[in-house]
Amino acid sequence: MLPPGAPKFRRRKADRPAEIVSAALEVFATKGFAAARLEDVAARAGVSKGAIYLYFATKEDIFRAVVEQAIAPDIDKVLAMVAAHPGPFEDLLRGLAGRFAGLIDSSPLGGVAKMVIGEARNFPELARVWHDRLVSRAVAALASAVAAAQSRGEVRAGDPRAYALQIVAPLMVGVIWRETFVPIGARAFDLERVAAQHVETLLQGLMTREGP
Amino acid sequence: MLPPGAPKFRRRKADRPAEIVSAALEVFATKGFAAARLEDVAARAGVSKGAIYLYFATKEDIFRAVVEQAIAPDIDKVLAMVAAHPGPFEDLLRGLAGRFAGLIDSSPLGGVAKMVIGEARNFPELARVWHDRLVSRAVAALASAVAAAQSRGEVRAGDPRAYALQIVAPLMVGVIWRETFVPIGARAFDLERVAAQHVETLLQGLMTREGP
Amino acid sequence: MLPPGAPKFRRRKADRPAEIVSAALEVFATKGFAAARLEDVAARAGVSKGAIYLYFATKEDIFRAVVEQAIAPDIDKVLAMVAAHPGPFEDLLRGLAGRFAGLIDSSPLGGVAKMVIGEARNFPELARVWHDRLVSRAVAALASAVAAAQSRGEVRAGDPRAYALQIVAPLMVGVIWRETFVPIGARAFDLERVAAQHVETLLQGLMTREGP
Amino acid sequence: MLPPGAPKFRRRKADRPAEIVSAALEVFATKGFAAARLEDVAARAGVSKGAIYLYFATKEDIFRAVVEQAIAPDIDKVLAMVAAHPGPFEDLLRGLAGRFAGLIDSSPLGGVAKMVIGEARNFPELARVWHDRLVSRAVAALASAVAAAQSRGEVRAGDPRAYALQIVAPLMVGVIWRETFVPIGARAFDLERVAAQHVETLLQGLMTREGP
DNA sequence: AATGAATGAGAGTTCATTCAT
DNA sequence: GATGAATGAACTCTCATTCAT
Repeated sequence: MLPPGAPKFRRRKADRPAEIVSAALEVFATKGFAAARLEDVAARAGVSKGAIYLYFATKEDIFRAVVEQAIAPDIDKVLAMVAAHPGPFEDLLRGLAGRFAGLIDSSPLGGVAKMVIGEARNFPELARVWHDRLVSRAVAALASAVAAAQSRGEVRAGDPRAYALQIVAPLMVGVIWRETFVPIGARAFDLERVAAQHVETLLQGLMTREGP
Repeated sequence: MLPPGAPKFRRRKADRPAEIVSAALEVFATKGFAAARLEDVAARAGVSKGAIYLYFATKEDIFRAVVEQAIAPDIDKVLAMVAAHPGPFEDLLRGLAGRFAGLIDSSPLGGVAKMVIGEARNFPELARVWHDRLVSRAVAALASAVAAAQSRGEVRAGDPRAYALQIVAPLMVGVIWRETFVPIGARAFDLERVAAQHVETLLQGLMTREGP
Repeated sequence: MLPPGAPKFRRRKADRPAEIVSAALEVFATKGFAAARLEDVAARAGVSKGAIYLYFATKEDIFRAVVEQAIAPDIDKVLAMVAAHPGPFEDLLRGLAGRFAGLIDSSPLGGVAKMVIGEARNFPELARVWHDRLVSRAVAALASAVAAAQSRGEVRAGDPRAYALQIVAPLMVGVIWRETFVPIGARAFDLERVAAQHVETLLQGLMTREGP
Repeated sequence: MLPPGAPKFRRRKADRPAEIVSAALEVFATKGFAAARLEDVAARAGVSKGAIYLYFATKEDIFRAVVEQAIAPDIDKVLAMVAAHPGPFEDLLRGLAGRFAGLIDSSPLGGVAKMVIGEARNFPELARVWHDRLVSRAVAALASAVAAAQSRGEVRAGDPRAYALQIVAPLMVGVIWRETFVPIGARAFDLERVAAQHVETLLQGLMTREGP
């Protein structure tokens, strides 16, 4: 089966789990959890089907690892981003706009998010991990930044959590759009420009000051 | 006219396909496409598994019908909503806010959207249908309303399509949140209040006029 | 795959479980539980692998059914046999000898017993069923018949349960011998003659009265 | 002579095969052949999975070795036991009774017997080894002792081989009982008492001399 | 000699789809 | 038209066996 002389074993135990998780991320993000075949994951990771089971007990286990791995690096980034702008709320918004789009492009967040949305009912635990460790923290951090800004008189009255939703939603939808509709030929959104325009809207409103 | 002894409430054949599609909607929205079992769809529709194949050629076919059925009534509603407010843009926004949240609760849009997002890569055709017939129309209608308002001097300069995204995103994310995280115990958003607050933000900006 | 015109479905739902259990009995008795392949069971039952799962949830479930089916008819026979000889103990022994060998030939007890012995540790529940419903009842019935005979002065003092073991053991071992060693060419025991000779031994002892 | 720092109790290579066979015996006796995992055998033997294949070509090979090893010491014991009592048959029986129960407890015969019974059809060769080297010799030795006793007028007429079966059966069944039913909570037989009582039965018959 | 990561054939199980009734 | 028993391909997971190290 193998070309003669090809190394059959690579003996890199320490690397394997990460390689498998990476491969799984790609396959899961493309096909969704249920439709993903472990054979494809194995092939993409350059290992045999059986090798997967040296590191993960079940397919669900791999899913868990994928979610964890996709989340971990981003938790800190998100929280750091908010913490980095204690000053005027405007600074925070501009900072977010500056970084968020880039962050979203460089991380697998989009694909994993799509996965979590699609499989939430079948694997509630994953939705829970995603929520507890990433999404709810991000919302809470933003909401409390909003509340602080409100108490400083910078932001109008209103539900801080809802404001948080309003702040992040366009980029969220932009990512989902990219994952869902761009592959079938829909016109993409330029997320960086959306982010910039969104910040201005938040700061100044949609409307002209003078009115028509 | 019915023979005596005939069951009083015998279902009419003509209803079968719609009943099957309704049942499929529930099952698909709950489990996702791949994990949904036609046996469950049949049971929920009160027909036999075999009967499904009298009306639909494949599972994918049912999926198509579900998407079509979920879309059809909403296309008109959305377009009509936009068309109903040719006047000041503020009226359109308030009109949207007033109706959108209710619309979202009363229609299966949320569940189907989750489904489409989750299965987009496996069934690009569905993403295409969803995009071409609903989402892109809605975005286009909103964007052109924005453009018109811009030309009337009501709305600030900027990409109208991006504005459309900003306008609808919080409710989209709210729905996804409801479908994804509320079932695992996350705190829900009150979509009506989010909608109302969002309109005010769009109209006045997030910030106080006076500054801190 | 099928010859043209061959009936694909036989539509005999009521018969299927019994057919599958019969087929499973043969395969399990031959190969043991773990080495038996459901594909073979299916083939022998004349159904597809999938059809098995219309009637049984797991392979273990089939095993359970096999044990139950093999036991059920014999429970009554054994108990009736003992109950049929309330009179002199000698009558009971001769009655047993007369019937037991025949019974053993006509029932799948041998094969199932071998199976239960081989899989007892892996499926303790089966050993329990086999013990509770068949073996322990048989032993108990015999032991109490022995005790009754002792109280009537017919049988010498001693542990009635051990006597029960002594009474049935040669035929048990004979059956195991048949299942284990005869297939590899070992000389068989004529169980009827063993039974007859065993009764005489029990009644008169092994030794001549006079001594050497 | 050992270099300083060398482990004091390093196992000698020569012991490896025997250690593996011992470990395999335990695992096979517990799980049966098919369900036994070589990984467990390796772990119990304190070697790596790969090391097993330095000494045995296949799993079946280990099974063979287990049977051989379990048989070897017992062949002699059994034959010696019979040979040790050329005199009155009664002496032989009492001798057997005295030793057999102890022998059975101290040797792995029980577990291996269960194994052989369970896997006889899948590995006829093992049944053959077991039969040819142990069981049939034991039966033959006993049968010829019986025949000799008959020719001396000590034992009643009858098939000597069947007498041999009668003599050993209760203890055989007792061992199987212990291996099969005691683990699931069944009441055990005291094999020593069974043996003693059995000898008396053989010598005197089951019945009182006088009759009821 | 010894290891243990890796393999891959094979098993149990599921379920969309078919079709005799 | 309607049924639901039956199919069989496909999937996850297991484990005896191999072989680079």
